[in-house]
Amino acid sequence: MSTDSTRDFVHEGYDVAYVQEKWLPVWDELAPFRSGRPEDLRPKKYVLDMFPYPSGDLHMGHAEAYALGDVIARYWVQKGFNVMHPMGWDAFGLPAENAAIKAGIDPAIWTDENIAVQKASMRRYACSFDWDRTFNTCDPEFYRWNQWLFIQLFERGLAYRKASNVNWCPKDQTVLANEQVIAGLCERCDTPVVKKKLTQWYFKITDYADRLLDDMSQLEGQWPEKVLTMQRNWIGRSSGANVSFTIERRTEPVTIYTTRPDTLYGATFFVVAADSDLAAELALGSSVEGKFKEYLEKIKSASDIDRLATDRPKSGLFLERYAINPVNGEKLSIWASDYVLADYGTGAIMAVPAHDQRDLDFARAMDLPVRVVVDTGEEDPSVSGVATAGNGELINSGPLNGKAKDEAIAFINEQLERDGLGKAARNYRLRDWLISRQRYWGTPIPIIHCPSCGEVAVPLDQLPVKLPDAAGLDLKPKGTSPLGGATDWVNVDCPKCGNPAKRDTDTMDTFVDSSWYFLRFPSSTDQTQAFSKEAVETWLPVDQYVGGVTHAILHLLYSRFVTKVLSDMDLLSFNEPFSRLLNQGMVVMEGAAMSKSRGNLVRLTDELATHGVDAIRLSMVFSGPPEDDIDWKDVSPSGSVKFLNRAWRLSGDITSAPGVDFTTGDISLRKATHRAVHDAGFAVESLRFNVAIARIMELVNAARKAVDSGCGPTDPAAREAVEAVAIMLSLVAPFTAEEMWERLGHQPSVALAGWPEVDETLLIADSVIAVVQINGKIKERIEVSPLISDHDLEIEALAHPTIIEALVSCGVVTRGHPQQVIETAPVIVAPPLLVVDVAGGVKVPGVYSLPADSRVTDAIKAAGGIEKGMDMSEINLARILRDGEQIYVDPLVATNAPKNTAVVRSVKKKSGPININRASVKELDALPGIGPVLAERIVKFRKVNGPFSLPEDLQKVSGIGSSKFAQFKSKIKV
RNA sequence: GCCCUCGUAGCCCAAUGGCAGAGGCAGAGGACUUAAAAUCCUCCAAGUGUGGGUUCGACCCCCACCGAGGGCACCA
Repeated sequence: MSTDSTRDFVHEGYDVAYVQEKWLPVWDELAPFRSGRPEDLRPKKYVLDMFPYPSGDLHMGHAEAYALGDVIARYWVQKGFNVMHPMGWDAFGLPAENAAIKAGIDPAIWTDENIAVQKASMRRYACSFDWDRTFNTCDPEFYRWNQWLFIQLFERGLAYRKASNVNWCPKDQTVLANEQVIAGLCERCDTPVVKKKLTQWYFKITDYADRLLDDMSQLEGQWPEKVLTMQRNWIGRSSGANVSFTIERRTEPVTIYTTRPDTLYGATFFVVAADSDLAAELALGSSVEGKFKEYLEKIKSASDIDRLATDRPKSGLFLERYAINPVNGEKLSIWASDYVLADYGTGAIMAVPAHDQRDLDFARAMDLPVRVVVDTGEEDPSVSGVATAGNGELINSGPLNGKAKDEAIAFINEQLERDGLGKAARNYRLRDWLISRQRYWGTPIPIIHCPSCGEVAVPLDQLPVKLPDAAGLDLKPKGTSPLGGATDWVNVDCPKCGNPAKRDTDTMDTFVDSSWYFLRFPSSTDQTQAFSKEAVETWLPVDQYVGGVTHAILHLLYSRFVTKVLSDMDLLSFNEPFSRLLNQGMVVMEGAAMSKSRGNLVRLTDELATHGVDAIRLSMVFSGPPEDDIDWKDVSPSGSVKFLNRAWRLSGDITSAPGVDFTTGDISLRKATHRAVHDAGFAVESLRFNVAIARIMELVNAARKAVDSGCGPTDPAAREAVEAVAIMLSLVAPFTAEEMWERLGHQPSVALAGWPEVDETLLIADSVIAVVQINGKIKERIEVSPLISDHDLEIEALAHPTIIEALVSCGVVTRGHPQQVIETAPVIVAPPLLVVDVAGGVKVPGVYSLPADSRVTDAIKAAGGIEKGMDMSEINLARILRDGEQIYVDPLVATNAPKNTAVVRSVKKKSGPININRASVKELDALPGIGPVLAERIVKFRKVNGPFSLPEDLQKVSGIGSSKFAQFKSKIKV
């Protein structure tokens, strides 16, 4: 076939270009990744890659993300799961519209063309997507359900319109959500964002703030900690109190929010946000009104970027009005300033300069008094210029004097509530989600504005409200929606009263589309509903979500919100959409993000043409932990090519027939194979794909050696090894793997071959190196069977003169015969006796020791079973302990402990003998022959009858045998 | 300023508190070759950022510092 490219690829290997062409049609035919239909009995897995925006062809970032998602999806298919791994397009958005304006192409056509390009590239990249379920969000069949979702929220009061100061991007000529403003700049085009007072549509995500925060405990350990932290920061819950202050010459009091109600006596002035209605009202008609307007103009012209400079000097204006401190009746001067935000809390604060840095800065700038009310022992803030926020004793605070911070907060909250002056309150940084946009290429908001009925939802049977044709519309950004220009489209009759009315001309933020798209895949062709509840019950929640950390807040928070709303509507039975999240890193070049302007852009198509699909996929997966950035300068695709060739050559060397009985094969190669399959599988499940690849490479090396100079190519074990390589390799290098599978005499597709069954008896090594440590220092290494008994191992160890010598030098008396040392050793009081490692693990006298490959359940059994009432649901009883893994079984650990640590954890050994008059139940329990029950009885006895006078008393009280007692007599004292 | 994560051979990275090295890249030598490429074999290298602590034993746990990266940043 491709003779031209042969020169580039064939180095005693296979023709990559040819093989890539060869298998695609075969796979199209077999469709190995079509997910099961309702009657499928296999357990399900829903693996989802974040769907892309269709601008241009795929790039290196896509290549990494899809390679990673593919490993997971293909692995679960091999493991016999019914895997749904769908793909679609997030197809609405500004780039299409901007391209339309620039080149005059209909956004729909531009989008469709890009989707076609990307889809073809995904096929060539051998992504294991189930194409039967695909959709894109600009299809009316999708966005009608987007409109349906909007109406559901609207009818529940969760979608509403309000006028407020919003973020406005002057370049894109549209509003932005808070989440789309990064450091004062438009997320998309880096233009400084300005504030504009507009009436916009919002989703009431703040109603769900507590649940969005609290439900994160379900995600702990399953989502990157980083993302959870970012979401917590973003929601920004704080607790404090609302306190109402009387304002002179005003009938209504003003409520302020504070996190430090304990410092109420330290308030020395009062500040209102300069851009709030309250400030304008207070200034109205006063002598400072002129100055106030001037000040307001000045701060409005300051951009958000200026505002973000935290070291900016404080500015403000005295309004010549006063507030009355409710706790002591003091008159506080009222100031207007831009350091108080109008839309957080109530837009007004009490200022406590001694204990709040911002207030202190303002007080120093305006020469206002500072009163310390919490004595932290630090320097006086009015002198040091540093506010003290720490704990201390309350002073100058009337009834609060002498109390500690927490105590004072509780006390004052109670008092305020009793006197009707305030009460404990919570606040959030999170704002409602602004979802309307003044652009064309998005989902029309399905609302009709009627002069007499107000906002009326479009009846569900009239959905979708389709976008008017772009032709003939002026799409250029001009601050109002282009849809307003479609006169025929805008003017409709009110669905309620039938009188002339107008459609809402805004479109929805595209994050609305992606906030529920994962619910659509299970029933993507359903024309009667957004999603089939039954199908969603089958597939959701998503078992593994893969995508960039750039969506840590926006998309993931919105998706969680919408899921909770739908769950409240009883349309879903779960309240978190994504059980497990993997954030892949970025592909960078020499430490910097790739970009055309930087001149460090690596083009995916070039890389694929040079090295082939498999080598690029392998390089992406092998380069390091998936969440780390990949620096392409550190990546060696040609190294991947070499490895793939090595693996491929093996498949041609095997001379046995398919179906041969592996159990008769060479035992040492079989052990290597089963160890590799076991470890690689474990690594994939732990998302440590780079480690999984390393295990496959090891097996390739072992197989090569075995074929060349070991058991030879005819041995069944050689076939077993190479077949295992092909199957494992199919997760990352599908073309190579398929080619190998064929050369091994099998029918396609290797993707469906099934993950090799691990024979656990083959996981036990022939022999292990036991490391003998004395006082923690390695003294000797001896090769022994992993099945050796403790006793025999001790004898082996003591046969070495170096060991005897080391024991003598640390105070162990030898009496000529090694065996006698064993008997005397436990009596030595010097804590480290003889610590013998087995196969990298440890055996310590007094700790349960189990044979190699025991499971957690065996450990619990050895320790006498499980206490009543223990919650075992979080404990993986089937987990195999590593050879000689040192474990400590603690049946007294309470429920709710983190996974796998409730009963099994590393030994923390106490040094020296235990004082039985002070020992806890746990410490006594650890002694041989004393279980938890007995330990408890001993402690109770001690409480009733006073301390033991001799160690021997313990034996009498507990009634244990003297031989048992002798075992730990040396480890206790009084 | 606050919070989080990470510092292991020249490089990318492994290592349940128990032999510091699994794998790869780069490098050196050898076999094959007229030669080169490719292939195969062998070898090379750090004592885990620094200083303390806990432990019989620390890359791993704790504290401080240094360095890198990320998040938040007038949210009262």
